[in-house]
Amino acid sequence: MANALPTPKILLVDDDPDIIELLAYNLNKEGYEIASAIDGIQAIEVAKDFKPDLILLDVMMPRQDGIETARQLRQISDFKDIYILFLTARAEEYTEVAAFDVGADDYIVKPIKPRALVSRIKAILRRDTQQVENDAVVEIGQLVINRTNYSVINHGNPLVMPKKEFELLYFLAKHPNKVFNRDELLEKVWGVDVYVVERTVDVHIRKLREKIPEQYIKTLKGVGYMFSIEE
Amino acid sequence: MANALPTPKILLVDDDPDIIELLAYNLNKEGYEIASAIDGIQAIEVAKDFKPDLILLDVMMPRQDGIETARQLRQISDFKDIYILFLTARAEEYTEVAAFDVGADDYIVKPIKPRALVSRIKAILRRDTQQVENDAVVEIGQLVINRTNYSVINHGNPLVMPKKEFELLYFLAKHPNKVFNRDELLEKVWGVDVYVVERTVDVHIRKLREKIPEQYIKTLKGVGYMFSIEE
DNA sequence: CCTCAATATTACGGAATTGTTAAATATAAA
DNA sequence: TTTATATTTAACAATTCCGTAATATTGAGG
Repeated sequence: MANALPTPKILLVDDDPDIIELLAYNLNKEGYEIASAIDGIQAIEVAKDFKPDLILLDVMMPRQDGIETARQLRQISDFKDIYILFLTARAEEYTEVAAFDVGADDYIVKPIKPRALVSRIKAILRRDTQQVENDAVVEIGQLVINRTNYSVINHGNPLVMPKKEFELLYFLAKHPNKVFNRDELLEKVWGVDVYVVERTVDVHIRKLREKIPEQYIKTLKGVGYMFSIEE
Repeated sequence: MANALPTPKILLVDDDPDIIELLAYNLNKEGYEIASAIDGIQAIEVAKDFKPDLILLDVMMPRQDGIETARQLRQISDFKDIYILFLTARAEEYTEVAAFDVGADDYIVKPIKPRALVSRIKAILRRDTQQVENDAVVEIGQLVINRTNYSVINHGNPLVMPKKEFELLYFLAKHPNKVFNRDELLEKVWGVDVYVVERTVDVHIRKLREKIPEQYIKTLKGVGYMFSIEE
């Protein structure tokens, strides 16, 4: 691993200059040495030179996304064991699985709360890698939902569904017997910086219901939607 | 509104009445309780009284700017950890730096897009209330009342009940052997700003009694209703 | 065992929520 | 680009649920 003793060095990678500035200011104040890049390609160049101890990597970027960037970094011997934190707009980012595949140490969900972020980075630089559980495959009832290849199999026969639909189903199925209102679903599935009308959820629920057995998705009027299954 | 928890309170601070009105309208529509102030001095006075959960603070204001106001707020113990969002026309660096220095949680640039703003505020406030999910399940007598999926299980067999009914039962069962008069129930279950006739409670009690064993809900004539159980 | 105020019960109308469809945008593929 | 597909919005239909009021019943104090 890269040496982290004197002043730890952190590389920030995000295409939004406001985010960079926010993070740079707060981390710098904590005594870290900071460098930044606005996309994945640039990030790798800068990293070779700067040799950071930790990289904060936005998942969604132009030119080259965070996942691919991480993968490439991991192949460079200097960064084999570097700490990588992903920055994502939502907890259930579709890339989550891929992120852990390429060895993410943690992920930070937007909107960023500077104070929380700083304490998390401190914690990571202090302790050794921690484990985060994650299932790429959810088997529930007669459904097999596999996020590594975006497939859903119902009683043996495969279903095709578009991304949003899949992610909504995946999220619900991953938290069975728990109600979520539309706001929560929008935040968890769509992301915090996506601003769509609440009722959009209804339409996707409708489409799911066309494809999977009706018993699964329940409406709790005035409360929200739920993936329901008996134990 | 979506949730049944206490309505979050938001304090709007801006010297432009049009902005206040725009924000107040949109946030009020979401069910938030709103107060406003036209400058920093007034904001602090109002805040002490109103005790908001979140403050939207314009940076540029007469008399006292947003940064200074935030700094002062942070020194009052009640507002040590309050959410502060700054509102500004295009940010200049020193402003941003200063803002994060006093613990800004987010930064919103004018012109304001109401829907985006509302969505961001929701996300921030939800993070807060999500924690209090510990006692989501009440087991009492032969009933299991689960607020994560609005389910009630009586001696092994599940009951379905609409939202209001469920919430009334949940509240009563959470405070067993304690009498509540109709006013109290209306306030606790329906909410403070809801105006309905007292007898509405009777009807919901009736519906509950159709579904759960009669021993549980007792009427104390002239006093109120109670969820009764022997220790 | 009356009285009558408090509660129980019932049913209906309207308000609020969700379902459904189709047209308008946005995004991806060819 | 054009074409196809996915996503979002908007409008309207369907449904459920809630609140009210009208009537019946209960029970505590006399």
